[in-house]
Amino acid sequence: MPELPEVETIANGVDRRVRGDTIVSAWFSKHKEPFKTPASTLAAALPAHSILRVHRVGKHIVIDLEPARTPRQSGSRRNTGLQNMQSSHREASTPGQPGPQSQLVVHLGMTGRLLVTAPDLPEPSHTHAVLTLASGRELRFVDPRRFGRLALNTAEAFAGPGREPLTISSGDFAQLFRGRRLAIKAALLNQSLLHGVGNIYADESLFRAGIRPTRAAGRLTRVRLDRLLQSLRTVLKAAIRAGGSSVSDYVDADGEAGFFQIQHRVYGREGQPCRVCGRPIRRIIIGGRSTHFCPRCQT
DNA sequence: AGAAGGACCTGCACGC
DNA sequence: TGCGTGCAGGTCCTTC
Repeated sequence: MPELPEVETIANGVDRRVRGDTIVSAWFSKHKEPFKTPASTLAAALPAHSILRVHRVGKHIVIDLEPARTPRQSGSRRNTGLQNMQSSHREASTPGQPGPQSQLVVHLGMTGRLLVTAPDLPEPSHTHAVLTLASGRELRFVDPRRFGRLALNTAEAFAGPGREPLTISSGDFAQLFRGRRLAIKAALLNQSLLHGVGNIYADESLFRAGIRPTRAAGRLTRVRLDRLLQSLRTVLKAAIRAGGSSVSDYVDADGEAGFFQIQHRVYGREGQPCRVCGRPIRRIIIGGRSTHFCPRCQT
């Protein structure tokens, strides 16, 4: 489940591999487009653009593009039966009118993967987009559950739906929750407040801060909110450090290699003893999501 | 407007 | 063995 640390790790790995490369052609599956921007628009806009850099904003991977100086014409992609059956939009590819800057914004959803591969590597099922690069490699978007999204951004730089947990000030953090009566767990998952935090790190940071996930967000004291922000940062940074070591395997080959997980203290440990006090970890539903906490350590 | 709940979607674990 | 069921959860949409 890609949350902030996973997305950051993936973005960094992709950046190392494709920065400076040029998109030669773009292919999109027509199988019920999982894209915010229509595939035909993407197919027309992306070719003949160079990749300036790849970075993370919230849970989004942002690929900064600029018009290539020496545009190359689209080559044809493989002509396997499968490709033909799926049919493609590449016939419509006319190099897009370059803005001063444009961005391909990728959201991985739950099961999305961005792979940088040699073109002859077998294409995984559920491949929804393939960008062929001038270096000969391919940037592939694979997403079995199709919760992922691709979008073209030509307006101002993509800033994400909310605030960055790693850089927000403690004052602004407290301000986010003022007057809100929903559970702090649900508030942490609200991407328009704070973006990048998902179910796992929400549970883990609440445990480390000693806060019960059902507490109304707007009624937590400033001291407890400060502790929460600190815990959140500690957990996210530890996970980023841990993920960095395996990212090259992850994006390079088949994407099967998982991330080195930080040891969960509550997430997925229902019924098992709390690592601090020994009481069984409880699991409840908040905002439709599994929520794990220690009934003794979190108040 | 804020909050809550369901829909989307597929793979997998589980129970019978 | 094989089938049905439930669960996973990020985001969008509808409803209250």
